[in-house]
Amino acid sequence: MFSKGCEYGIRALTIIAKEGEKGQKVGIKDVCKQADIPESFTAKILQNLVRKGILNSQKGPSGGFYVTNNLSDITLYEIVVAIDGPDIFYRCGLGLSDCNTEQPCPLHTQFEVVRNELNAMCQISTLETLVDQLGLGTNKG
Amino acid sequence: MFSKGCEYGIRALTIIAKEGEKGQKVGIKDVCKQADIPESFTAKILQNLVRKGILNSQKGPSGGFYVTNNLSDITLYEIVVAIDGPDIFYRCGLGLSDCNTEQPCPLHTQFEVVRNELNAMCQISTLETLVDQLGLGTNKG
DNA sequence: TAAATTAAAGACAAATTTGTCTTATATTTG
DNA sequence: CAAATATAAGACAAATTTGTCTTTAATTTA
Repeated sequence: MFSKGCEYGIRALTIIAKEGEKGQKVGIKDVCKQADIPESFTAKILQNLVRKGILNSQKGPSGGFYVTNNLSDITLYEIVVAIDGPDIFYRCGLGLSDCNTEQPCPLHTQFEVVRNELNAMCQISTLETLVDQLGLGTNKG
Repeated sequence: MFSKGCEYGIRALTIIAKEGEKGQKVGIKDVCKQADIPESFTAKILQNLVRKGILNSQKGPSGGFYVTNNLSDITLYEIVVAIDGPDIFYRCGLGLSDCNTEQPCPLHTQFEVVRNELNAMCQISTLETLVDQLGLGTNKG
């Protein structure tokens, strides 16, 4: 569904946001250890998110990653788009480039339901809701 | 969502099923030309489906691919499982191997809705419904 | 200011997915 | 039976995704 990079990015962001609520910046090592995800690979993804303004970072001792935006303003939708691009929210289920209401593929109508549900999930989920749910289970996300 | 191979497989199967309703076997060339998909790659996918009993084939002149099973008995679910495996129907949205109700990831509940919708789509869609919908639009699927 | 720490950047590498090509095998038809 | 036709199988290759490693740059702290 999401790429590995996207999964890692979401999990890392959630942890950074959680630590941020305690007023702390988090180093890449700490993030990746908590999330049990690869360090170098995730670092590149986070750097990309910094460039896109979703995430902030500071170099040097006591530096790390942190979020300045309001957690409830950062939707899962924009995170996914930032990492994987928007295709997943628009793409035809059978991979046709010219699939639309006028020229629907054999799966068009049914797939639209799934895609809409995915879209809704990503629109209502924010870094805030993710952090909140992190508290419920024991899973590191 | 689905792999390329899975997309090709579904599109090829739909065309084979459609031609089958006219009582005709279809050669790999014909299938791939109609669907505008790569020939050699698709051939391997169809061979796999033949081995799994979803599809039938006959070598030699006037041979080709055809379906003997009842079209309404072949669900999209089993086609996807045959090609991509069952992971997509069970996998955690954030890629955690140990994500479940007791130990949910931060996206667990919301993602379950999406996955259930995907599951439903694949259970209610069959080769029959796909062929039917092929008639509606002009898109080759 | 020097040393330590941390992210940034980019080259490099492994793994997986996607795709091609060649040869073999089976079947039909004349 | 011979020739033509079509799938089967597997080696090979390209492209993409996933991941690592090294060097650089920035910042803090003592």
